[in-house]
Amino acid sequence: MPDMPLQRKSREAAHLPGQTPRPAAAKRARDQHAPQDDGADYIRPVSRATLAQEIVDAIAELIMSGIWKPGDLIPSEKELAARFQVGRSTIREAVKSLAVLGVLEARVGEGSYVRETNSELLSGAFKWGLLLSERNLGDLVDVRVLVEVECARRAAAARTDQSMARLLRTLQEMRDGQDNQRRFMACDNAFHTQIAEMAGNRIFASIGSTIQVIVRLWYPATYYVPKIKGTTIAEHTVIAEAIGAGDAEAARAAMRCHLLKAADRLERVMAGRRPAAG
Amino acid sequence: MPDMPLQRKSREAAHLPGQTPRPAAAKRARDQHAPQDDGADYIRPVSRATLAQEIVDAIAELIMSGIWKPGDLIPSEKELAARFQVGRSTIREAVKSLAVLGVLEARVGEGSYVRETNSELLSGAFKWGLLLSERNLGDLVDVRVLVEVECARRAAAARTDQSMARLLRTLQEMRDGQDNQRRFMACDNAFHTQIAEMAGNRIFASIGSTIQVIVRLWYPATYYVPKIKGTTIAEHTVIAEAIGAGDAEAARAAMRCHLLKAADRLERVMAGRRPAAG
DNA sequence: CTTGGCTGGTTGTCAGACAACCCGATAATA
DNA sequence: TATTATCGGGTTGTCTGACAACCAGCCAAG
Repeated sequence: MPDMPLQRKSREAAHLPGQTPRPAAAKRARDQHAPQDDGADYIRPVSRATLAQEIVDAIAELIMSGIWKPGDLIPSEKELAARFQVGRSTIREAVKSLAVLGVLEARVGEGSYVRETNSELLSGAFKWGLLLSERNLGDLVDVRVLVEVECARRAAAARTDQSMARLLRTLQEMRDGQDNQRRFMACDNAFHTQIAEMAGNRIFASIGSTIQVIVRLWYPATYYVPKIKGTTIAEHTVIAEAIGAGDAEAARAAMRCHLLKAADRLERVMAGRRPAAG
Repeated sequence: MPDMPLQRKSREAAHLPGQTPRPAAAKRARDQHAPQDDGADYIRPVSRATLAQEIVDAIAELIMSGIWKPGDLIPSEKELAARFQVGRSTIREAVKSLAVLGVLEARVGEGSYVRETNSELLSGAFKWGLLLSERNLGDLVDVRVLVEVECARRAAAARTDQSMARLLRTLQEMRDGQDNQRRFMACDNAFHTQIAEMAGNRIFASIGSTIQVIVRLWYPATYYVPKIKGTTIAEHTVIAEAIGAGDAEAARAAMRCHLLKAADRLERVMAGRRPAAG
């Protein structure tokens, strides 16, 4: 059998939003008394949950109810299989799913652990959603501006000497490490993440850091040319000073300015390499 | 063997944030030249990706690059196994993981499809992250206020006759359906969701609707007593009028007021049933 | 005190089997 | 002709058994 293009068929592209259609076993439309497109309750296709899905839910329930706490070693797959009265494959599918989500972590020869939920989970899941959505840089930037500007404002209000020292240390490391591309990028990330953390709301921090990762992921890292590095450092300095002074309004303005300019720079860089769109 | 409490052991609770510790094979701390807690590059435990994980990434890549489009029927597990040169179990684990995330949908006897990404995916993944994070209602409300207030502002600026009519229809349905608890709740949700959609940024809409779901999920639905229903409708009306008038500032203020009051009400209801905490 | 090997247990991966199910086509029926 | 029953091939759901890779803990040798 020759090489097939790793794809079977492709159904028509236009569907109702959010609904992958069943393959239309009923040939005729049968559109007598079709339900309102927005009606609250109409007959929808029944769906029996699969076993693995139920196991996933059961495990999630165990974690949410606090019976399994972060860091715990959960029972072995064999025992879970015996306890849930299903085969090990089923357990494995469930555990594996949760591992991909970042809820569990399986270690060969050791066992599976409940992962710390320190917002890394949230950003992990968030990242998946964002990764597979449409690539709309504009939307992403909007969200980033909204969230990070608010973070800056709060950080200025809630700053402590300790967190401030940490932020300045990161800024200094950024100045020192301009020759190492990766290190510079990491520092840039860290700067924003630390501000989000100073704001004291983990969800903000998750969203902010995730968006940062996504942007860098969609648009590869030829972004930092030397001149941009200098500008970035300068803008960061202004933000840090405003936060250090406890001036919420200034911090807000500085962050807003920085993010908008950064988005503009990114767009310009991307436009410059437009021909190689892929 | 008698009934064991479905739990093996429980390691110490306090860890470094975000790091599930390896089981400390090295007994002594070995803290000579311990790396800076923030040093950019120190030796970190290597981790070989597992096969299923690689398949997951490969499939995600196929979708992101547009080779598999939403609605497509992907090759059967058997063929994927042959093509990736791995066993069917491995493929199944990968597909199952993506199904839990909401990226794929497997249908018995039919095949597996790439699901429509209409932001439902984002909120699906986002929901998982939020569900398993700590239950911090305050953080959640903060995010909700930030996002939805901005949505209201944008909605007022970008409203159309069509979207406005739809919003008013939802509001009216809310007034009519006060005796049906579920229906009222659905309308409340729809009202906020529609405003988020009017703002024209799908990420906003996802975050907003997800947070709404989570709040309702954490704190079950004894929330709407008749009086609260009236208040809710009144506040919604104010918001809708501001948006209808295209007054961004008023819409913003009205939404902010509504959300804060709603959070307050929710907290009060929860406090009233404090004794039954669990 | 370190090193090395052994052992029991755990996850990773595979292959094969069968059940439940769907779809499309064909045959039987009214 | 139009409707219904039945069948066959293909697909996912689930189970079982097996083996490899790996790890923590223990114990003895150095």
